[in-house]
Amino acid sequence: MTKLYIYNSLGNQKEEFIPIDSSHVRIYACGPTVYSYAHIGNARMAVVNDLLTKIIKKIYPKVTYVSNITDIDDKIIKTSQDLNVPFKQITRKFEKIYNEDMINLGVIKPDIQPRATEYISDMIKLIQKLIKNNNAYEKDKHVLFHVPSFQKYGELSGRNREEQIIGSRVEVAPFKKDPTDFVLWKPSANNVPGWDSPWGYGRPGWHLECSAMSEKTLDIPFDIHSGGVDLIFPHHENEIAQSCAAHKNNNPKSFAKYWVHNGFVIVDGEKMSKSQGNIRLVNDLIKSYDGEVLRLTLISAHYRQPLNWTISAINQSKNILDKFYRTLKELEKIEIPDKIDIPEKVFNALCDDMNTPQALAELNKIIKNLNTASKDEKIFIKSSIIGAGNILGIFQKNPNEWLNYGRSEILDDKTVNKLINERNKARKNKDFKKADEIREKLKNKGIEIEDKENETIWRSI
RNA sequence: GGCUCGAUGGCAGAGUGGUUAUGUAGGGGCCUGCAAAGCCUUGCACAGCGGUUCGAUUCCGCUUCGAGCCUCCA
Repeated sequence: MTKLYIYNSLGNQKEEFIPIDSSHVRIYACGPTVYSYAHIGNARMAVVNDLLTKIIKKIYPKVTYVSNITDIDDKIIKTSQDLNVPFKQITRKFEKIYNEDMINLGVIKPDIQPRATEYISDMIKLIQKLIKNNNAYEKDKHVLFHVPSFQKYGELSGRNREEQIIGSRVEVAPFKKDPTDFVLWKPSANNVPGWDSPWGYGRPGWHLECSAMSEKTLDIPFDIHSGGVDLIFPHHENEIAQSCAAHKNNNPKSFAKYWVHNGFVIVDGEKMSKSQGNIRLVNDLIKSYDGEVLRLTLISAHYRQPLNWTISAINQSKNILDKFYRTLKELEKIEIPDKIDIPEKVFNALCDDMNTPQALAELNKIIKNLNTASKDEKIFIKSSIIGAGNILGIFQKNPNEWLNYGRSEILDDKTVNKLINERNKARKNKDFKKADEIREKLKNKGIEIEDKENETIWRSI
């Protein structure tokens, strides 16, 4: 069996992936808070986890991938108040858009996509356990997690409580016993979404939903917990504290064994933020670029590295895809088996902490000797592209459609073919001036022609 | 101030204690009537300074610079 290595943020090193139960691998990825359109950073997380899940599914017979929808949170409430519409209207709308956008990026929908609002009772039960275990306390209608009560707090992010307090820039709420305590439950005003609880009408604090949903859907401990790097602290640290403390277990691995964090997307070298006005929304990008172009751009750097989102990076991805699709076009008549597998070297690269650039490099090496390849080698090349593409989420289209062969929005086929015939007659008669004129004319209509041995093919550019 | 992670050729981006990926852009060539596409070829990259070593871009330390977190964030 292929060994999979992944970098575990819990311990900061690359480790061999050994499932808790090899007959059922369980993965949880922190999903989006649905109050607006998904940006390219959300997409990176979704693509990375989609790929990770696909790799693991190649190795293990049963995998459950859970990624939640956070559909209650203060940003959602604010958006709902600003727009004066019920919060559910917002969350359902953006949840739908998120899923559609991700499909465009070749992301398979998670096996389970739990909504936070549907797990409120589990959250309440979790809080009750924490209170019972003396890890949480009620104060002024809030329930807070008492951080000093959890010995291993800070193990994931590598920070200690004292330093954090010293460096803290946040004002400490008066009802906190300790400055690092965080909210499990908070009161809601009557005009704000909330649920009845033993502590009054209110809503859960951030962090709690993931603890409740991951345990409920996957049971703990599960194998992999993932998300963006920025979630390491405080979100994941707090999840660990809640989930472990509720079960009176001090070991962070009693919650999740491997922690996988993807790097940030930066835009033209700058942090993507509202104030910079440089947020790149998938929903907008998809209008200008094919989903495969965006997906390839997202996997063109290693998932833990920062990814600089630039026009030239996108264009380069487009060029690379064009090249592979041209290769597939060359191999159009080569029949490949129905059941194809990913080439070994490509898969090995992916199993080495999801080294996608290496995987792409290996694939490039495979297609290199195309024109000296025997028929069997051509079958291998084509299978390799398709097989690798299936797992990477690219090369899923028909090459003719991708490259716009025989399609034009400006001229109809008949006109194009008539002009090409005229040109070929002119070429036969060595009337190259006329032939070039016709080629130029077609080019002005966005049509590029390619003279093959026995035929002339054309495409829109 | 504390905690992470980085610094590789024009650009993108892996990797390695000695043979120096891959892509893309550029130079040269082949093919073509000319193109397009493709192919071949080329490029003295590993931030700086010390240390370990027979040998370091790769290991260690320091410096400089960059990104992120410590506040909502994927």
